[in-house]
Amino acid sequence: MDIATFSALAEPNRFRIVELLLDGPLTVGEIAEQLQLRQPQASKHLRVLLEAGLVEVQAVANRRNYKLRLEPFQALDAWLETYRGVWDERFDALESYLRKLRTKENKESKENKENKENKENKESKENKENKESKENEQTN
Amino acid sequence: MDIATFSALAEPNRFRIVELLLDGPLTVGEIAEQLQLRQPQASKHLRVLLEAGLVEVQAVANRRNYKLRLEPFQALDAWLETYRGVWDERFDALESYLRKLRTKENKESKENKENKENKENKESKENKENKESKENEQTN
DNA sequence: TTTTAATATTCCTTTACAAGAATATTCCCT
DNA sequence: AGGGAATATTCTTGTAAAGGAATATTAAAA
Repeated sequence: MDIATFSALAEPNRFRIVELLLDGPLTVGEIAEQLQLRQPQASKHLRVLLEAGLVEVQAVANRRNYKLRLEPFQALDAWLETYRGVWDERFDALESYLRKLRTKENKESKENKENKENKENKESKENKENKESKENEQTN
Repeated sequence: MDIATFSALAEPNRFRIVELLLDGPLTVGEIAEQLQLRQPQASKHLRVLLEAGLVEVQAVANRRNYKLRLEPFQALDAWLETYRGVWDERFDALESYLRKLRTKENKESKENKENKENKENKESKENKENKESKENEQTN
């Protein structure tokens, strides 16, 4: 797994660029406009994405068409794959069951790809606060 | 998709910690030793991983047992899932075919999970150099 | 050939973050 | 109670990275 992929995606605007390019190749100007960025910043972010191998360019006269590259996402997927086996072995049964259920569901119905990105901003908030509380203690 | 996951994994030592925890829960001292880190740096990295929700702690007397959390990896997987559909639609047929082949292969043989992480450090090097060359031009 | 549009690059400033070193905290043990 | 082990926190410092503004580059068009 190439860590540069994570660095590239860790920046909010670059992440948005990647998600934007999901709908197809775009020009620097189009990206800058849609994301309310100044053109130089858009160019700079695209440069980082380019060097990380996440996008590729095609020069058409004045314009530059940026599009997503497949390989880094494949690599990410492959990396996650090595984790799945471990989950099946070590994590508790419910989680594993739910995981398999979701995967299977995705295999069967590839049509409804819309109701999937809107159930996210509610997680990993519990870890922000429990620094001051001392739960999950365990005496032995 | 929570971008904090990417930030957390973008740091080399933290990435190594995560991969290390793949083999099971570990103590701060064990992590520091195995990765040749000083204890404070290990603690600090683990704090970041904790706040990003990638790991959880269980205090046992003096020690702290850190273990991976399932959810961020599931979220990452779900995020990638939204991309797979697009690949099938837009990317060229060969890539798509190879992708499906690999996924299917992983579904069938879950036994050989070892020969998978040693074929990586050869990619995304071609994007480092072609900044000075002006290939992929295209006149219209 | 000058102008104009699209994009890239440079310079500057500010901010975030990682390592190092020292210190604080917490808990067990005697 | 006191000492020592495991871990967390603080402080400092160096460095990378991001945005803003200005400027350079490139190609088409007039």
